Amino acid sequence: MKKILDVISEALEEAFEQAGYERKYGKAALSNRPDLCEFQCNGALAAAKAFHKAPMQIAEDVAAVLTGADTPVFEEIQAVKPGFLNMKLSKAFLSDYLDRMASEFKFGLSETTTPLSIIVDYGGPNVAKPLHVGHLRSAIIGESIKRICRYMGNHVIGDIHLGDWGLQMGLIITELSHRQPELVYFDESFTGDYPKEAPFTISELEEIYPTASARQKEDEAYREEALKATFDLQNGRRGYHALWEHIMQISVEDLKKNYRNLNVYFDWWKGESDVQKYIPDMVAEMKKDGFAYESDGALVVDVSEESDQKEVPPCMILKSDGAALYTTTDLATLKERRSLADPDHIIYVVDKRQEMHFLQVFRCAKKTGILKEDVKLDFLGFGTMNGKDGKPFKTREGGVMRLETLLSDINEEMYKKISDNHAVDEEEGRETAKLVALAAVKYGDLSNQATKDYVFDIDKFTSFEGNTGPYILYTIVRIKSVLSRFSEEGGSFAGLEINEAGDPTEKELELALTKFISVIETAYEELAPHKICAYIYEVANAFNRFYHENKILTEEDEKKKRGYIGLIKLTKELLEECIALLGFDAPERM
RNA sequence: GUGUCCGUAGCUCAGCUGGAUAGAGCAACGGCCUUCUAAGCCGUGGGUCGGGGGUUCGAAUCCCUUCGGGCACACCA
Repeated sequence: MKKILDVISEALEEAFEQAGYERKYGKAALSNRPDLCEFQCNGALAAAKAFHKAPMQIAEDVAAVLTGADTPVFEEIQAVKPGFLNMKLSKAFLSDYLDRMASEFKFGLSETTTPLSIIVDYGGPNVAKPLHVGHLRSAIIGESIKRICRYMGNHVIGDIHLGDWGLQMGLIITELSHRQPELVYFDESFTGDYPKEAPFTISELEEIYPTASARQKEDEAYREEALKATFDLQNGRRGYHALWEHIMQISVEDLKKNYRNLNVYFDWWKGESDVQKYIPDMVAEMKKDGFAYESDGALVVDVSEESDQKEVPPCMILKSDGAALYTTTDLATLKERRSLADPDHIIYVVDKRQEMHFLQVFRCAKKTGILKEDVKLDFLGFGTMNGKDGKPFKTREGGVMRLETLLSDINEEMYKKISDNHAVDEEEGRETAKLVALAAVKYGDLSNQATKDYVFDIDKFTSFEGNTGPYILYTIVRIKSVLSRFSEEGGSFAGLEINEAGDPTEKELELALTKFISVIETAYEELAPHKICAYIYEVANAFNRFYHENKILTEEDEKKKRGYIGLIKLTKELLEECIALLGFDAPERM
C-alpha cells in the first residue's frame, strides 16, 4: 500500500509538471503549521531560482492546476505567502485509506522485496555473573531492533553472544577447588563419568565469581592458579570441562528466566566458547595471506585507512604471549556466522564505548576476507544509563544494581499504585503490575535516542503520567474497555467502515493513524525505535482527545457509532502492533 | 594532545537530509468526573536553541571558530 505522503507527492508532481515545472519539486511533507494545513509542499520555493520566477507565482500555478484537476485526494489546497502550498486531505479519501489499512496485511506496510539475512548481536552477558542494569539497554534496544527488522520481512536471528570463555571460568574453577578440593572434577586420574548434578546452585555461583575476582587482584599466586586453570580448561582437561558445562547449564537456565521476564528472546545462545575452534585456522590464514604481522611481539592486522581523521590502531589478533583476545573472538564469531547464516547485515547493539573496537573488527573482517565486502555491519552503540545525578546509575550504596532487584522494586511500586487506585484481585494486580512495570522501563529507555546517555529515573518511569509507557498502556486499555462493552451489547465487528471525519479530533486521529507505514519504515531504516515511541505518543494523544470529545457507545446514529468503533479498533491494533515492536504488551485492565 | 559525540524551558527530552510563530512531558498555577477507566482532557506562565562568525530568499538544523561536558585512543572485555 502506498504511503500517504507518496500519494500526495504523486498528485503534486503531476501538477508541477502540468504547470510547466519539474516533477522533482512536487514533494509533500507533513505540515509544521497544523493550524494552517495538514500537509505542505515547499517545492515552489526551491524551484524559484531554477525558473527565475517568484516562488509565490509558481505555487499559485500549481495550486491552480490542482484545483482544476478535481483530484479526490484534497479537500483544500492553497498557495500561501512566500510560496508554500498548503493542503488539507479530503475526508472521504482519508477514511477510505484507513479502511484499506484496516483490511490489509500489516496495515498495508510493504515488506522488503528482498528479505535479508540479519543477525542482531545483543545482550552480551557473562555467564556466572548476575545481570545488572548495564545489561538492560542492550537487551531492550536489541530486542526492539530485532523485532522491527523481522516485521519488515527479513530473516532475523537474535544472538546473545555470551561471555562464556576465558579467565572468569578459570577463576570459578580455582575458587571451587579451594572450597571443595575433594570433588571428583579435580582428580586428574579420574576416568569415569562425572555427576549430572552440578555441585553448586545459581546463587552460590553468583557469590563464587565476585569472591574469586576480588581475590585474584590481591593474591598473585591465586591469580596464577586461575590462569593455569583457564589454560587447562581451554586445552581440554576433562574435569574442568565437566565443571564448565555445569556452570553453563545452571547459568544459562537462570539467564533465560531473567530475559524472559524482560520479554527478551534469543534465537541463538552462542558464545565465545563456540568459536574457539575457528581461531587457529583463522590466524594461520591471516598470516599466510600476509595480512597479519608481528608488532611489539603481538600479531596485528593493519586496519588504518587513508581517509582516517584519527589514528586507527592496528587490530590485534594475538597478544604477545600468543593468547587470543576479544578481537580474535569477535572475528572468529563472524567466521562462524558466515558459515551458519551467511548474513547480509549484522547489527551490534553494544555500549558505545566499544566503537573503536568494532571499527577495527569490521575493517579487519572485510580486509581479510572473513566477510564479503558487501556485508553491512552496523554498530549501534548506546549511551550510558545514568542516575538522577547524571553519573552512571548505581545503588544507594554505590554498587552495581542487579537487574532482578531493579525490576522487582519497580514491580512492587507499580503494584502499590494499582491497588491504591482501585481494589484489585491480588493475582491479577501482580500480573498487571508486571506488564506496566516492563512497559515503564522499556518505554523510558526506548523513547530516548539510543546513542545518547540517558537518565534512568525510577520516579519518572513509575509516575505513569505524560509521555510514559503506562500512559500508552492506559490508552490501549481504555479502548479495549469500550470495545468489549460494544461487543457485550451485541455489537458486531464485521464490516466496520470508518467515518468521514466529523469533528477535528476525529480527523486528527485519522491523520495520525495513516502515518504508521512510514514511521515503521523510518524506524527500520534508521534503526530508531524512539521514532516509534514518538508516533505511539502522538496516536495516544490524538485518541485521548477524540475520546474526550466524543461519546462512542451512546452515539445514536448507528452508522456513525460503527464508524467510531472501526476507528478505535484500528487505533488499538496499531498501538498494540507498535508496542509489540518495542517489546512489551498491554494488559486487559489496569 | 588527537578523534568523536553532545550542549534546545527550572528538570528530562523531541525536532537536525534547511522552510512559515522552536515542540512535548515533569514541576508551578487555574479549570473539567451523577455520563464509555480523571493513569485522562483543556488552559496559563516559562526559550537571545552554549557564544561568535559565515553560506542562504530562509539556519536549532549546513560550514568555520570558540567555550563547556561525555567518551575513546593496541597486549582488559
